[in-house]
Amino acid sequence: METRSKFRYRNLPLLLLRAREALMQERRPELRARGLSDQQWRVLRVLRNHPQGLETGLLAEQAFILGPSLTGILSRMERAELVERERSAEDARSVLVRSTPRGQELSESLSGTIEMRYEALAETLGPSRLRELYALLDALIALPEQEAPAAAEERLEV
Amino acid sequence: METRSKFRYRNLPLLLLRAREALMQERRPELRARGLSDQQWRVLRVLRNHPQGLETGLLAEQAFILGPSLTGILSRMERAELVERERSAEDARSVLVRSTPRGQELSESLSGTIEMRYEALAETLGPSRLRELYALLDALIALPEQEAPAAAEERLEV
DNA sequence: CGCATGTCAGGCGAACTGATATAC
DNA sequence: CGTATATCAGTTGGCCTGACATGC
Repeated sequence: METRSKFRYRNLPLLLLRAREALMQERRPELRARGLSDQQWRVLRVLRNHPQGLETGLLAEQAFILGPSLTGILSRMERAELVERERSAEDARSVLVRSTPRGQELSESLSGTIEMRYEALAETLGPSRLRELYALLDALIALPEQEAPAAAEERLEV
Repeated sequence: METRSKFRYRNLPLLLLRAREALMQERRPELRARGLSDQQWRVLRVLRNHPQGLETGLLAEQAFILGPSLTGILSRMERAELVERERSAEDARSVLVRSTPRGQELSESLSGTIEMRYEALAETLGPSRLRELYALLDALIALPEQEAPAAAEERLEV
């Protein structure tokens, strides 16, 4: 007789991981063909919304990468001439990160097909279900802040 | 004049990653307190549904871990006496993985609080929205199979 | 013989913790 | 002075590709 109880709920973190991998599986070949890692692409994509440059701290926050990890990633991207770093004029503690023309070309050339995949997805799921997906993910992301109100910060636009 | 176009869609892989991290953030302390990595917990959780043992290949599939990675993970888990490996009697090529009593105790002690978090989540979102979330994630996971019907396999129960 | 299964070998980008320099 | 920002130093687990031993 088997006494071990099974889970009543399907493994949600695993499903989120697999869903992410399913999406990345489509675009990863295009990234790798351009020598980009997942994280590097995340950085480029964030920088796309900040042509004037972005502080390292904010970049880390929006790309969801820890500070020390980002330092290494930016070093490699700098070596590949995808981004450039410059000490801020106002606050010499912070560093502004900007994507180079080469970095811009790369992200430009990638965004086309990626945008197309979103269109296809919106068509497959239906626009309202895609919106629902976004809303549900937002709700999950908001969970920890509910439990630890002290850490509640201004919402990020990602 | 700024000519760079912004994305019309929010970064879905990033949101999936952040949603996963939001969930893991809650349970990771409990895992680490027991010396478990994320992947090790994924293995234990899968094995929980297979008390009689599971072949390495199937385990890799269900835990969503590549073969060579799983080999290393299982080695460490074996050293920690969380699982044991045994060559299959029917097919000497394959290896059966089983969780030890110690591994079972660990997963048993963890499943309680985790189950509670699912209950809380179901309450927060509402049961129907949680179901919708599962359905949407399944749809995303099914995407690559639609595009490459040759790789279509039997659906996994995860 | 070809095919399947699992492991080994090895390199690597990144996660993560803790300490440190610098500027506010 | 204390705080904030970014980087450094160093360890580690895991990803991943390619080769390999073994059994079907």
